[in-house]
Amino acid sequence: MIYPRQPEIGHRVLADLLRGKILNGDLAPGEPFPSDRQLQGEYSLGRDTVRDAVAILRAEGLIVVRRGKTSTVRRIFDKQPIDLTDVASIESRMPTPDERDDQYIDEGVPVFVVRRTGKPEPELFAADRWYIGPSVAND
Amino acid sequence: MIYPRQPEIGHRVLADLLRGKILNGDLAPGEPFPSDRQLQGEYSLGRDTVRDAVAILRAEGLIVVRRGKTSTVRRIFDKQPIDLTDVASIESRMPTPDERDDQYIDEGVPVFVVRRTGKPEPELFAADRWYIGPSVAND
DNA sequence: AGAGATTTGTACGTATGTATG
DNA sequence: TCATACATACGTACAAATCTC
Repeated sequence: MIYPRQPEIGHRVLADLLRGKILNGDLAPGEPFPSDRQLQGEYSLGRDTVRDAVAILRAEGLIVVRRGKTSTVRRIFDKQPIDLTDVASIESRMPTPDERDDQYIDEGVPVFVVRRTGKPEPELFAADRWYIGPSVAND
Repeated sequence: MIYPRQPEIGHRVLADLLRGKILNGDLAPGEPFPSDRQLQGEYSLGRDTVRDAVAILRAEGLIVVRRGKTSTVRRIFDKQPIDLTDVASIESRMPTPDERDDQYIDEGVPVFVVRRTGKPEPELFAADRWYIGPSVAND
């Protein structure tokens, strides 16, 4: 067999396993996340399998990856309440790469799109640092 | 050189190109999205390049992909306003795979996490079908 | 029903580039 | 300078779901 498989542990299974470690605190926020090479060795997996698994966690916003640097488990920030004065509507979606660059938004982090009466342009708020709270309309 | 590159059209560039076609309506919501093979042939790219580009658009929620089926540009739904009675806070994040399965949420779609006074369990709302309406501040 | 083509999914390998430490 | 780590990109093979004839 040219390409032996290990069906017991595909990239989704590996992602589940690593997500579990993050969610149960085994891998805590801010801590280093295993490198591709480590994961390949530890689980006897190929490059794609590890990279696909890591890509899942990135898209979920669970880890932060930067070229040349050790990846880390995403930190959890204290969220600030969005000022709700004159709010007309709020949607949420994934930002475009340009928006992420402009506002330094990490992978896997959605944005609130806030529209206010009288203002044509919506404002964007990265959802890992902002929330919609009760503090609301008065100030 | 064994593996010639085409830096002019890497997977990010291809993603930008295809995103542009979606956002300007050249590829309209509900319409078929080109297959991997088509993209490989049309732009003379390898599998990884095309797949990585497509993965970017999936994570952004711009296309809907299902095994064995032709991919499509994501449809845009009429969004319903979330009932804001007794709302304590609303956050947004990417759902876990389990949450996506449970509630039939597509890839690349964030969820609103709505907490209400007196209810310990938050409710989830897929952000492609729900929004936060104007009744926010008072009620 | 069935056969074959199409399309996406999974998974292996290799080579090289770029950023960091 | 060198090692490490992630990024990009080529290739191959086979599996699984879907669609067409």
